Amino acid sequence: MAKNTSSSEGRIEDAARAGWLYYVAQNTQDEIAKKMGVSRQSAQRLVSLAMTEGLVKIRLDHPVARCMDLARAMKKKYGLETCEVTLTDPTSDDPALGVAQVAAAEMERVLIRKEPVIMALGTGREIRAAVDDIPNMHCPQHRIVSLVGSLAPDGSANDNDPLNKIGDVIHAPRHPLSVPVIASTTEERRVIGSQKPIRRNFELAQKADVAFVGIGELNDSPPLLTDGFINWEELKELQALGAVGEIVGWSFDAQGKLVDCRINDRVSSVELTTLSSVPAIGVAKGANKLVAIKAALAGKWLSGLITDEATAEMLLR
Amino acid sequence: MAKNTSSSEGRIEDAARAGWLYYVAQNTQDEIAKKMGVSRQSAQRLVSLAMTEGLVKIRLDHPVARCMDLARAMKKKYGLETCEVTLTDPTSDDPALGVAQVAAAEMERVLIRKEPVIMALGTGREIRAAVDDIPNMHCPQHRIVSLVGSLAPDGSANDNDPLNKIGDVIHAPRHPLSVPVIASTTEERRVIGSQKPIRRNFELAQKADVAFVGIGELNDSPPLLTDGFINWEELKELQALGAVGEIVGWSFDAQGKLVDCRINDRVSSVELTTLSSVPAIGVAKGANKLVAIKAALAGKWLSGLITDEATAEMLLR
DNA sequence: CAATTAATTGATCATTTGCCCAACTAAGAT
DNA sequence: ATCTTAGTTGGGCAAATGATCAATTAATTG
Repeated sequence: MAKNTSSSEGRIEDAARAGWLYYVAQNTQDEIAKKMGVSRQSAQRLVSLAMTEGLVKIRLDHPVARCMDLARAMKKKYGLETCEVTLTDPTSDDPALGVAQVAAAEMERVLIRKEPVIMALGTGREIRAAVDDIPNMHCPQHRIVSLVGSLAPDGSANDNDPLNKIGDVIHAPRHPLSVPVIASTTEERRVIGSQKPIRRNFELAQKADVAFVGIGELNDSPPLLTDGFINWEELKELQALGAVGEIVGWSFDAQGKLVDCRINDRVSSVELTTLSSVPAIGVAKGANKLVAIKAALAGKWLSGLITDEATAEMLLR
Repeated sequence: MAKNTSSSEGRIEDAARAGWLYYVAQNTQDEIAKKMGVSRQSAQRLVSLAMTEGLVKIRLDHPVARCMDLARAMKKKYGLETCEVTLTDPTSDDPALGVAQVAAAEMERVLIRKEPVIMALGTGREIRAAVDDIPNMHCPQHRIVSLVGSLAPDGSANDNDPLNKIGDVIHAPRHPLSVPVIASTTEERRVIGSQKPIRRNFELAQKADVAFVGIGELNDSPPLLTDGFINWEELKELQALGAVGEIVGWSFDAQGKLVDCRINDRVSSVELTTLSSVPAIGVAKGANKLVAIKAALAGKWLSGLITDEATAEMLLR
């Protein structure tokens, strides 16, 4: 057996080998250790590495009837084009668990197409986790466009941007939006919106074949606040105006109507109204996001929803 | 939590739930037991059931460089359209381990297409195992056609036929070939070939967009013999004539030339020569199949090959 | 070349998992 | 009603696994 003393490249390869032997060939870690000429512990580390590096993807292929029933009911009640409901782990507080895997499968289904498609991506931990779950593909024919600025308030690029990650794994050209999520003033927002490359990005987004967006809740510690895009006073102002949720930065009230305020005037993301022609799939679950999801549905901002059992039940009540 | 006291339907659903909690949500079996209100052992059984029922599919997503190198070399040396090389487990004697998963992924890639395709299937444990690994899909637009008879020598239908299985899981119309693999006489073979429905099946197979075939070796206990299609004398005759391998029942020699003999005159499968217009993907690995694979490649019967590391290395020597 | 630091290894142990077996339960047969 | 039988349950145990930690090795710097 070839030796791979070190080199981080070879390490991943060894992890792939070990992971394969473990998950596909059902070897025990002792056997893997023997075959690969390493200690039992090293074998275990390699297997574990294969998992944490996302080399092994596990999917569960069963239409759990309950979930399908819920999905059907959701489609009917909210007039959704598509709806997917995954199982709920009642003790986990991971906001993306389950929905991320389903969203990833859905994205894969889109990306596997031969004809070029434009896929738009919004914000949220769920979207990021979904992207992390997409296997390596080769689809240079597609274009991935961001619906939302990728710059932090201090002007630094967000290296956690799902756009970069997906571009890497599927080898497709990406179209980032290199502006802050929320401009510091209305005037800056206007200037941003008038720039040529930004305009072109917006136009591309409008032509997107599908968009995947997270749904943010506007409770007392929304990502918008913790990421420093708005301050405490602005959050309170939004809440006072009835805002309960946001999609790509645009805040709306319980009826789904965009709130008319200073903050929404500074949002530099693609406008939700111009996205009406794009099928947008919302990805969100959890009791704390319930009102936000409800509002997004009421506002007809979504044509599809990926959520979980418990959330679907609450939404149907 | 809803109770599913028994009913085999609900049991599978419970298995799916348990499998999801285990593999996706990373729960321990104790936690699953608590959440589902069963004992730890029952939870273990459900998880294990989810696995044996094929509800969970594990795939390893990493281009192990060595395999890719081998695949490239294979394509070059044998003029193959496509070649996929999977890892080798040197201690496993499962003839399908690894190649089945890769073949399944390849089939899935074909079946996921929107436009209707015709997929032809040959024989072999590898093909059967690959089909078992395909997830549930909904593709009524495609047609699956068998290249080879599905009747045992005693006239009974082979319920292990990959055609039926794949038809079930992907919900596509199937076109079985309800004849024995090898007719008892040349005359019977002629009669079979003249029947309308059989002729139509043959024509469909000729129009197939892709064919997946196993490669049989003609050592001293080939499937053809153990399944009772030929007897010991006939096997010896084939071997005397230089036959080293077979594809869908047609035996060929080391140069890949069909051997001219009484047995080949009775094979009722679709003729290999008429398949020349169809891209045929061979699925086979292992030292004992080496000469057969070499012969099949020499005879240019294949446009693609799915094999494993060790076999590829031997083929390249 | 020595010395400091970072990374990797293998021994050890607690937890988790797979499996066997005896006890129990439910359904059907006598 | 009793017996039989098939199937399910949970206890117990051995194997497998994941994690910690001290020891060793490799790498880097002065």
